[in-house]
Amino acid sequence: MSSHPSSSDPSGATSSAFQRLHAQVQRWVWTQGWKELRGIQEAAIAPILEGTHDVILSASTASGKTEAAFLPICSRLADAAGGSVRAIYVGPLKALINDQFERLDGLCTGLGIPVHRWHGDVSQGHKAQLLKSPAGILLITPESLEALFIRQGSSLVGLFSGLEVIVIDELHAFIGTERGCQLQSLLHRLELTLRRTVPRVGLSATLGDMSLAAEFIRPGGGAKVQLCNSTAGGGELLLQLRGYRRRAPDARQLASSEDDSNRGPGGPEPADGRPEDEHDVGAHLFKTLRGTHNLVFANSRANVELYADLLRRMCEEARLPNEFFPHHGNLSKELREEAESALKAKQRPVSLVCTTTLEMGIDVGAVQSIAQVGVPPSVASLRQRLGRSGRKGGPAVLRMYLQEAELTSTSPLPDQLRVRLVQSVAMLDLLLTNWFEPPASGAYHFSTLVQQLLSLIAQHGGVKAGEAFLALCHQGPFARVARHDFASFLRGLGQRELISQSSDGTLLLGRVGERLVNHYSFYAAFASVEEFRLVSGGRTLGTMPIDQPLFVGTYLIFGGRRWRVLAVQGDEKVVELEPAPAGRVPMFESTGVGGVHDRVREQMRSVYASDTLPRYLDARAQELLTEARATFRRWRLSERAIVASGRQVHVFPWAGDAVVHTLALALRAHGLAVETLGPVLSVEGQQSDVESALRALVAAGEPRAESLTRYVANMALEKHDGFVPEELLARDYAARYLDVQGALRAAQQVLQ
DNA sequence: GACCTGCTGCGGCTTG
Repeated sequence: MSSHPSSSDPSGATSSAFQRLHAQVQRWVWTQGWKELRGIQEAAIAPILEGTHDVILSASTASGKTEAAFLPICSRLADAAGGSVRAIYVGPLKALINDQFERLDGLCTGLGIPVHRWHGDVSQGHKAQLLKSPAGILLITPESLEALFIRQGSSLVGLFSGLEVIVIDELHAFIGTERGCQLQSLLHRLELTLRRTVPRVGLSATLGDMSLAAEFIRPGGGAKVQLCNSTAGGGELLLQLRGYRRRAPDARQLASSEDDSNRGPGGPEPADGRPEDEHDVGAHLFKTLRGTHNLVFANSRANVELYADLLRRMCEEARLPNEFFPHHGNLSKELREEAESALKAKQRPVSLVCTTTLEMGIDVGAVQSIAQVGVPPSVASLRQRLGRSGRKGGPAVLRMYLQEAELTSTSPLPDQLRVRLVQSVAMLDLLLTNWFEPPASGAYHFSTLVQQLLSLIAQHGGVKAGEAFLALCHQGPFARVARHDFASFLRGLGQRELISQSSDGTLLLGRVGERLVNHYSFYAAFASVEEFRLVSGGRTLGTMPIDQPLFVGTYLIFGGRRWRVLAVQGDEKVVELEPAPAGRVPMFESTGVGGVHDRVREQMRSVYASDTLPRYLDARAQELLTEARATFRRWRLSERAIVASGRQVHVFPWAGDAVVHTLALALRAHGLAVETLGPVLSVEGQQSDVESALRALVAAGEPRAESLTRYVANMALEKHDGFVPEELLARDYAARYLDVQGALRAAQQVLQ
């Protein structure tokens, strides 16, 4: 909560909307020293007080969205009786719930509204107390809400009989995900249990397509959702993209060879084998960020560790206290919180090197600048990262670091085209025009349907198939699943013993289903991997995937420091570490399916075809872009989309990953060996083979997309996909990751 | 060529 309101409306705190707040709430606003309410807070009062419509409040981080929702909500709850929970707040993070608990407690104490939090770290005692005398506001995670349905199914009505509103925070973190689908289902099931609708309030960072968000919070009724947007525009942006030339690949392979980790104390660079380019990027980061507060987004956990270690050693060499700390999902809560509070305190210079962990949610205060090392995963994510800088009226500062291969006579065409650099330029262009990707849509979420069906059975002790279809599919979040598909879905679950059917047709939990539901891991809609716990001197540093080969004597970089493995306790899944002078960056498990949007690839084509050099490029980046454009022209790629080079044929559909992936499967279906690198498909063979395969694709018209999934190695990507019948899984995969119509259009254009 | 999120009951122990 900020004590510096920025609204320009001088009548804010005495406006007619403000006058509608409960007298005690008005008093609380005054005691905060606020001179006026912010725009979003003002706008939210009327629709939330009315309590007849769903509402979305969207505004940038730290704009007072929580207060915007809860000033009117608390005004309504101030004189409400106990006996039932009156408002539910659903948040995606335990840390966020703890934050909001502290903030709301101040407002609610004076109003006599009890505030309860409920998540995995909350004691049984507190939970029992709420169950005994339910009242006020409940702050909860989707997983704990799931647990309530399964474990307290019969007391749900009593708990929530007087429920007036449901608040969903960080809406954008839920839209298009399994977890978001789970939440939609739980909220719908709650309304079915209460036999009435309960108005929903969604809080979100600014969203591109508000209709998607509206449809998310009220499936089937998005048009009636009231939208409150903050009008605050983006401030000034200072931007630089820096290019680096990577050493030739074979030189790099030598440098990172096997015995690297046993080389002992690291000498001056690059003697311990790090490629020169990472060191150059690190040196510039060190020089520019040292002495101030910054966030460095490094894309992968391995890169976070690499740069955190590199920057820490640069501090040591300069005889400075360390200013650079890593932050990612495998680091222990303690290490992460230490890093966050060091940055937030601003008592000494601190920069955090992070993955997506600091994109949202946790408040680390204002930072001087943002660094992005490597291609950002999406324009939307880049925008979110940029939102972390330039809060106090000053300009936002973004530095991007891009490494491109040093070319040799044998460099493949995609390398010569420097697709990473060009993609980054394209994404910056789109960012500057205020475009960003909409959230994913189109998935069937069968994995979450498995979870929700089992949960529904557990809640009621048993359920008729027809009732389950009505509750989950017909008007629920799985509306795209038709009745006959639901029937084959149920047969599949029956065969796999997740469910069984009693003589009167009631669905019950089967042997396997019983086991699943009775384990606490069932409450989450997403899967998790088994991991080792890394410990040193009795302190937990974090976790590592269990398939990582860790044995006594292995050197490791973790938490931005260097370690040697002292002992591995396989039974307890604990690895003991001691500080060491040498180390190597570990591999983390990864499961990526890309998702570059059509629009980004179209923009890339424009970047290649253009002659102007963006002013934000440094000299090296200009040089690299000029080389890339020369290659583009030499191969006449503005006139043709298919070229032969040596024994390979390259196809340029200039479309997003769904189209590229679909074309790759279609070519594979014709027996061709295909590899993709970013926007380019590289095919072994003759150009005539590729052309006739594409012609066959076009002539066949729109093939059933699912038939192409025969060439996908593994379609079971979500938690319970292993229980879903193959045919349905194929349909879900096609809906998520393929674009048949786009691929047909692209094939026609390539053949022209 | 990736990233992140979440979690209960109960047995066995100590302590008042």
